[in-house]
Amino acid sequence: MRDIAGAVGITQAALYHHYADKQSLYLAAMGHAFSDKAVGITEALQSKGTPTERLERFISSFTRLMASDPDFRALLQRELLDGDESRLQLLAEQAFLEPFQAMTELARDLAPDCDAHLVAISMAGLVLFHFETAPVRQFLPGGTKRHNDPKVVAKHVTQLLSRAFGTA
Amino acid sequence: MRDIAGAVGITQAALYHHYADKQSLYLAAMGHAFSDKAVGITEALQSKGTPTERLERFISSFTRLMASDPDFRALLQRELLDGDESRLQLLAEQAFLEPFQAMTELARDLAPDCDAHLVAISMAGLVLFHFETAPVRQFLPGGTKRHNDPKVVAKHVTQLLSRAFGTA
DNA sequence: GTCTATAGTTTGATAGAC
DNA sequence: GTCTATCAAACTATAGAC
Repeated sequence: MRDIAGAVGITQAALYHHYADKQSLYLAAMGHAFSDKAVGITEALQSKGTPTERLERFISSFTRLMASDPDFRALLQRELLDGDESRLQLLAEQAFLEPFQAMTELARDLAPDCDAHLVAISMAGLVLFHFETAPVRQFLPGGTKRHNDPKVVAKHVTQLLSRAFGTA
Repeated sequence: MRDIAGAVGITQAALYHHYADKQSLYLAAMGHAFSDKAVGITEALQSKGTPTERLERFISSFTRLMASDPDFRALLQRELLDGDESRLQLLAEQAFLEPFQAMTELARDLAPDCDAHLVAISMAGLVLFHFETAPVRQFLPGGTKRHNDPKVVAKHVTQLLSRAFGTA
């Protein structure tokens, strides 16, 4: 609370005029961080084209988002790790639902014989895990700066999923 | 420190007789948590059989480990999120190196035309992300308890990777 | 709406007796 | 090797003046 107050140029006590307690401030900040982040993703998923084309646009869009905002990605993963039931429900309903629904629809078009829920999660996980492991991959064989390039990650993930499901 | 002391039945002061400070205790506990966890994984990867068979054994082994020890999985993901450079290097060298090397070798056999580092990371990410998202997936469409069953996850991931790379 | 001042807790770590 | 007692710092939150 002291750090935040200092960052916005007021004292800690003044912060309590705007938010009832630390939890309220955190929830408001989290809500702000997640607002509008999903729009670009959902648009890519609902764009016109073959399933493979939509997949490519989605992976590209999601990869760019994760690469461009490391703090947001860390916040997302921290919530998955530490968020209590009520906070995760809020997040699921207000932030994830729309893009995830579009992802399952793409999954159904892409792999009608597979469980769409599992495929949708797999698509997201393939992208996210590359960034999640970035700090440790530099110490593992084959890990280069190249592998943190969103274009390289997107190309790899798209190729993997196309091979698995694509008609191409 | 008070909680840990209480859990082992001594006072907080006595804890400082065994560990210099909180960080030392944490590192020792982490080292203990990670020791031997990789053995089963590496064995599965180095077993005899076709690449597809080794893939199936690896995914099965890794999925079972993640499902059987949620605290270990959370510790792993917390280190990826918060671990400083030196701690991640220690982890990479002492815990991840051996299984990861075996994973890249499998990746080379499985997909000679792909970047083995990226493929190895993808194999791990596909498994881990399903568990990482478990608490939020119950609020997303299509999410059922079935999707937290390690057998179901392993089958899905194996099938996805086999389709992408397998000769089958 | 912001300030100073402070209450009330919790935390990591130490001193010194046994 | 464990204890009691305590310190110093950091924390969330509140009281009350302006």
